[in-house]
Amino acid sequence: MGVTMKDVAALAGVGVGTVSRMINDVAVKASTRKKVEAAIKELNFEPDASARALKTKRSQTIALILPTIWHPFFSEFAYHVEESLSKHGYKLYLCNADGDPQKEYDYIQMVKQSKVDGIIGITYSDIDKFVSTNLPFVSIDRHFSEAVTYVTADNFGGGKLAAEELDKRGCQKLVYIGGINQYPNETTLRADGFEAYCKEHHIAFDSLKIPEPIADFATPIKAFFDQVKAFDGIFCVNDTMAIEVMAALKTLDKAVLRDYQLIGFDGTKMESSRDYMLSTIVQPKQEMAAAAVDLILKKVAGEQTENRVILPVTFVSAGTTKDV
Amino acid sequence: MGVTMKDVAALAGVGVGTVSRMINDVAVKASTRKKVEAAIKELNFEPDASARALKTKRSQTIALILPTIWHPFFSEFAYHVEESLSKHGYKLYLCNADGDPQKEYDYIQMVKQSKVDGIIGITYSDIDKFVSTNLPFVSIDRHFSEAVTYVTADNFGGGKLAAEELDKRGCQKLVYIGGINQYPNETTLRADGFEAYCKEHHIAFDSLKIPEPIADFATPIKAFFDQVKAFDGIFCVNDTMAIEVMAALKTLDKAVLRDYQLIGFDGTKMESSRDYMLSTIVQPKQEMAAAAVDLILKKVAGEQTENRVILPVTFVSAGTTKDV
DNA sequence: CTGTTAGCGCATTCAG
DNA sequence: CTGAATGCGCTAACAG
Repeated sequence: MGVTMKDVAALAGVGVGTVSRMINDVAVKASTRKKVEAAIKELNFEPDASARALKTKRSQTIALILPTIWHPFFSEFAYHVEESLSKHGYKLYLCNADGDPQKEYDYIQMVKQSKVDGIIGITYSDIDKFVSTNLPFVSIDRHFSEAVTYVTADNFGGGKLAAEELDKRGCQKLVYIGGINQYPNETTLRADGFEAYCKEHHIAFDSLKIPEPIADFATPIKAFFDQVKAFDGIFCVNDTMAIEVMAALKTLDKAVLRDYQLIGFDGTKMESSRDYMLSTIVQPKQEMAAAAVDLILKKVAGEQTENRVILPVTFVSAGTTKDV
Repeated sequence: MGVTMKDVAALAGVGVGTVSRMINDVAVKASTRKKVEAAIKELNFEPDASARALKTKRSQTIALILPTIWHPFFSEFAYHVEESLSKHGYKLYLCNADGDPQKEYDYIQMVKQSKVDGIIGITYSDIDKFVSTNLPFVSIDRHFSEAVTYVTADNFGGGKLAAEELDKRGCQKLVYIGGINQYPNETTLRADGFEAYCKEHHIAFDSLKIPEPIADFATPIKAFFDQVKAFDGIFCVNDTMAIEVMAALKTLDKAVLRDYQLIGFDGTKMESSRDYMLSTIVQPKQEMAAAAVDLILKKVAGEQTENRVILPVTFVSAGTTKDV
């Protein structure tokens, strides 16, 4: 603290420009490099990031905007984003938008204050109005328009896969349960894929789509199963919903595995070292994070990028589906 | 982007100093304030954070170092830290140290590059060697030395409370199960409090302390219950451990509530809107986060602070203890 | 109360 | 390849 390039230059007997060039890996003669390195070490010099940012207009920082980090899917995703960014020498600003468009907007303003070089966003509001084409932005799980690059898991394929796995395990009557949001949402593709498989293979199915936000899961779920009495396979839009469905069905004396099989979506784990909580379609969160980081850094560097990346999902059997 | 204070000053017909003073809420005459505000709006001016940081030596950023955000306790805590920081106009750098002292050290170096004003750390390695007294640092859940301020829940009181609640519910033979770490750890106070209550009230108890890191929970737990056959109340060092214990006991044909009551620690929820997963001693994470933010900002401002804050815990009955 | 000015620490010309 | 000089956008001290 307090020691600047000038001090280093003085001690090494060179100009400040030379020190700067060293720091930035620009060609420097070996002999002078030695001297400068020694001086840096002796003085314990640390380049000042603010000064550098002021000059270069780069802060080496990416903002991650998500609804809330307090959710296993997002926290796992954030973990991988930070990990990937860190490898590239970038830092991560964490932004909990809480579904509040104003908060999202506020964070986007930060980019203009040159605090961040780009934004990775998982957002369900109309953020695209604010992201101009010259602002590096990568959307996760949500397709805005051709101008906005996005990364997503193969939701449609995942829905199909869930139906197929249930079918393969002898289920005769399938059910889809999910929420439905006012904002267009890639997750509806999970239902589409599921239904497409059922139609294609002439499998009977029913769907329950609960309007979000959902305050009470139990009531609509029970009401639904009052209508649909016969069923032996359920696919839920995500793992959280699946757990709610299991709980609701238990009060109706229906036990998973004995009375029905169940597949969730996301592949949520409470912690990295623990198991999946149920059979589920796993999103490749680490790969999605890596892809998002890759894209955003390319954008920051001014390179052209593909405008969407769709990654494959996998099925993992973990306690709520039978062995095949 | 591109529009600076100079442009604003020119349009408003004032000096740059006046614009700066306005931005920083220093006394300005109402009439000139009007003009400047109009110019700011018209030009869509955003002050450049890097330039400001360069001058003031303040980045309005705090780093949160934790083992991994991919853990419900930490992600909930991080959520509240970000929320609290955001209210104070501060940004949050997220750092997953992964228990790697080198990574922790690297992040601490950032402070010297004047990228962050202070650090809030949940760390179980010997980070105190690096945090000099002039570096604003607040430790969570871990007491280093007199020089390091820390915030923690009342672990000892929580342990006592768990024993008391089990006692109150008629348990005769209690058991404590937790891990034990090579680094001294505030969590051992949970066991201490628990045991203190038992001794004080002449209640029989046994303890199992498994060396960390724990790869396999089931084996030591089963071995332990082979020895300790009679028990009707269990207190676990945290909720994760409690869930593992429940699973292990199920394979021994012991069912919670029927054969024993169980209390965890932390008050973990998977998401903010969901319920606790079991009866547990709840840490006041929001209050802890607020206290940590309060302390760190005081330190950044150069104010003196208390050197520790211990917050009370509460018991919540949620499915693994009987009604009293 | 306000305009002017001098740096903050660095990257980047431009000469040499 | 290197040293000197310029300015990034802003704040703070100074003089009015």
